[in-house]
Amino acid sequence: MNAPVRIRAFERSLPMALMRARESVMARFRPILAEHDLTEQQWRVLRALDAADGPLSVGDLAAQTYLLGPSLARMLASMEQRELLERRTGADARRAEITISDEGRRVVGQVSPESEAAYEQVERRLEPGELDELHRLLDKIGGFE
Amino acid sequence: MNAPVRIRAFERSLPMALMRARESVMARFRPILAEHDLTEQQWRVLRALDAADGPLSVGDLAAQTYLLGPSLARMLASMEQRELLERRTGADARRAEITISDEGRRVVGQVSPESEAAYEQVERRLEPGELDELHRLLDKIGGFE
DNA sequence: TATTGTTATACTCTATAACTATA
DNA sequence: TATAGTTATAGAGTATAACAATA
Repeated sequence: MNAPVRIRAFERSLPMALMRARESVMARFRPILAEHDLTEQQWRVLRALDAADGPLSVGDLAAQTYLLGPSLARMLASMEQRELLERRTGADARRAEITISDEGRRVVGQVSPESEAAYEQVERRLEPGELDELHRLLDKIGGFE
Repeated sequence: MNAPVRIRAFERSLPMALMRARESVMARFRPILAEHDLTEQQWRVLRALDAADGPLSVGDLAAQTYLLGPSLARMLASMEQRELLERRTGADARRAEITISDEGRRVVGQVSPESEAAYEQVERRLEPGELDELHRLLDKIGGFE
């Protein structure tokens, strides 16, 4: 007789724990983004462009932001209309070269201090050193070891 | 002269790290759910019902699964049609009493072993004890200390 | 032929407000 | 009046396939 496969307790589910933690962070963060008419995903794109050294292709962006091509294509179109970013065609004409615009940088500059404050509130829940440890473990899970 | 507010590196963003980790877990998990025609959210509902001692109200479910009422109402209707769950009206006729059905339990029973295997692959990336530590830190962030 | 990106399409979830029924 | 839940509506992301342009 085998013991029945016992599903782990709901509370011990790693995806749920990750989601709860993320939800608790994002709950503080979303209102800030909403004030600037940005979705979470648009913010990811903006951050990635802002952090990049040079232009990124659509594919680069998709990989860095975990967005799918079609979603990204539409978002880029609307963000380009809002002049948050600029796109050029590179030497390889298939490849788009996307960079953040001055306006985009301005928005990042406005949102960043508010977002820092929100993050700090969350991080204050941890003892010194625990944040580093959390990042280390998350990176291990995420395959960035 | 103030130093400019320096946004933390993209890689050190806690929400991004949480998302990457979750994505890496879910990437293995979603195909399993897809085979059983379940969305991530429906699975959360099913898990919550399966783990519950008795019937849950729509509000209980919303809180446990981090879904909004309207999303949940529609999902419950379709899951009821698929006979994954049952609903009754309680003593307080405003309150629905939702329980998992035999069919729902059967689905949970099918998905669970596969999902356990997927989780274990992820958890193998961690040293012994690190998973507990990760859960502890995530709960602290999530406000479940 | 393979790669890069867009368009088409259908579905699902998010979010807010308005509404119904019950308490 | 307040609470529980549903319906309405608009918007946005997900996912797959088909397609165009370029290499």
